[in-house]
Amino acid sequence: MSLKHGLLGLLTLRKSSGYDLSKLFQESLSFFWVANQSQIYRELDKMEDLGWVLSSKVEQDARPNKRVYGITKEGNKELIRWLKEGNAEDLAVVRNPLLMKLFFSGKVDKEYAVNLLKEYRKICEEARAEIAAEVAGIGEVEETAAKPAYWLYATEYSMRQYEFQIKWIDETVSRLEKLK
Amino acid sequence: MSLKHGLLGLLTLRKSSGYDLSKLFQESLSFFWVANQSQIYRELDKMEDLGWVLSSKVEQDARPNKRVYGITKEGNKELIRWLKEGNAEDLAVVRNPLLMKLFFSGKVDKEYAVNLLKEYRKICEEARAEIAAEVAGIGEVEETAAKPAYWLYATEYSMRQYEFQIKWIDETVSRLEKLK
DNA sequence: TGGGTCATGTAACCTGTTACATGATTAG
DNA sequence: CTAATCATGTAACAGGTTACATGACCCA
Repeated sequence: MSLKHGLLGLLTLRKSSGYDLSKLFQESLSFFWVANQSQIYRELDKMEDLGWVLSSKVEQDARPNKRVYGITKEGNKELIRWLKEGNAEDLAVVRNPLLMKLFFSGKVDKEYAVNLLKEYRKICEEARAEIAAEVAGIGEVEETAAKPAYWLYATEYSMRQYEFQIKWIDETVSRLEKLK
Repeated sequence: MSLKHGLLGLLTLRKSSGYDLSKLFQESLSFFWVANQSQIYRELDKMEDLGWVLSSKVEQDARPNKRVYGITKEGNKELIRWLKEGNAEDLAVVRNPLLMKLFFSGKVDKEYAVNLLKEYRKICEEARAEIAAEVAGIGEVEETAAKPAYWLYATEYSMRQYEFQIKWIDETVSRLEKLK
């Protein structure tokens, strides 16, 4: 249920086309949500049916015509409702393909598991560095009761997640490599 | 792509019905993969079309008849192929609904975010305790080059994930509560 | 001048969720 | 005795992925 609400959230900032939203997603939310471009179009369609957004066609000559979406009063209400709703269990659903593969790795030589972990480690490293750079680029962030820095808390989460994963990989790999 | 392969993995242990597999999933893999019962039936169907499993009808009188699945040679080959394939990027796709909600929480009073985090914390606590109990129940695990204890590495991951989340929640909540 | 990328989307497919059905057995 | 749970699934819908289409513009 989060993609629609993510789109609503972005649309509170400004009116946007599906294409814009796809970019915005990638720029601002991608370290905790990967949004598929074509899915965004479909979701916007449904959201219009629900009355959460309204679109208008904009003719362009150098580029394909586009459809620009704006959030409605209903959409705002729905966003607030979702934010206020307490549904922690739903949010806690896990699905970790890395662990799934690792779990069954007893069927193949351990080098395959080691390689996979090392590859994964690289990705974590890169992601961690990227987030760190982004945070550094922002500098000091002010936090007040009226405007907590939620963005910062989310990045803090991601940073630590990558760090714990890297540590776990290092330990697991060396554990595997020591085995005789 | 992991559900099918998880099912293949379980089917290397013993022949099972869809129902059995659903239980097995919940008992052994649920802390890193939530599998939906009805989805399992559909996947088994497709896996039979692919030639990865073979089913036979078993008539029962006290209970509904069932269909028991066994893994084929093709299925085994596919499982091995999947285990050997290096696809770390695919495994790294993130989607975190908790962070999505937190990110937009500036639209509502901060108490809602605090509540959500506290609820979520409870769930982490419970899950952590459950895994700890399970690990303790197993006792010493032997690890050899021929049989690394992958199960243990996966639980170790989950334990640490819950721990880091709990720590992050505590810090974030107190940060939020201090704001004036 | 030919191959990438920008800017816009559509169509088809695959994966996950929710709701329902049925008859037996167990718990309170 | 009645409600829950076991043991088996099916059907419909919602959400996510992959592949493709089109015309302009930009780089080598």
